[in-house]
Amino acid sequence: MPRSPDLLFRSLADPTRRAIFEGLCRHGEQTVGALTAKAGVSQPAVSKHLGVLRQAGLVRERHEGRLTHYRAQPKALAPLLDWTSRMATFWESRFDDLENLLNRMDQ
Amino acid sequence: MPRSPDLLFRSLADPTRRAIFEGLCRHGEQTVGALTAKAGVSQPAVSKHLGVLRQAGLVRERHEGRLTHYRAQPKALAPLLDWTSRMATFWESRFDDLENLLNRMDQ
DNA sequence: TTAATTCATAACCGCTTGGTTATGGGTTTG
DNA sequence: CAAACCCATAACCAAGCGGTTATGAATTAA
Repeated sequence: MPRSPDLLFRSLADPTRRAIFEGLCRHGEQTVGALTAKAGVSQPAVSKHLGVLRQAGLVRERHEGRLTHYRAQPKALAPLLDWTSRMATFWESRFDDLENLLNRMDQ
Repeated sequence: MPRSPDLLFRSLADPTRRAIFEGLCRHGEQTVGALTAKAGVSQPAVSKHLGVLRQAGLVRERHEGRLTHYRAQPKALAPLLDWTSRMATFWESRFDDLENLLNRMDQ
């Protein structure tokens, strides 16, 4: 089920959390330990960030023994794209003239 | 000058602020008073939200006597679209096989 | 079994933040 | 000029949040 953009915006508003998600998108599945090594904050802080990202649907976990692997779920970004393009659409639809639109965009 | 997505995410993380911006995108230029009437919070609160949105480049103001009109600047959403699509790109580029990609997206 | 490792949770803390009321500058109206 | 109006800023406050250390459950290694 698609989630509203609220959780997504709130989750991605924090730089540390965004960096963790970005690392998972760039380099694929990683353990909490690996993520902690790059995060610059303590392991419990990373775990809490992962909890927030998981609640927003942005990451998924996979347990393997005492290791926990996390991977990005970039499909969860879809509502964000939807909302953003919808804002642009609302704005654009208020003009009939395309040139007028482009002129205003360069203002 | 393009801004980093950080200010954008932080600015749009608040529901009230996002509603104000959405109202400006939907219905065009509006005064602070008109925005306050729909916001459900006090006028100073709206002014502060507009200040945050302005600092993020998401809105612009136009003074006309004692009225202040605000309008959306949806072009400022571009870094947000860039970041989001970049995340998807990073993630996709880690697979050679397109079918494999699609399968994983449906997981 | 004992010790070490990995991670999540609990408890706590300081800062940020979103809200309020109070106030004042600038502008229009009477 | 005086009064009303529009908005921004200041000052303050409660709540949320991101960080920490401490601890424990679960798993692996010795």
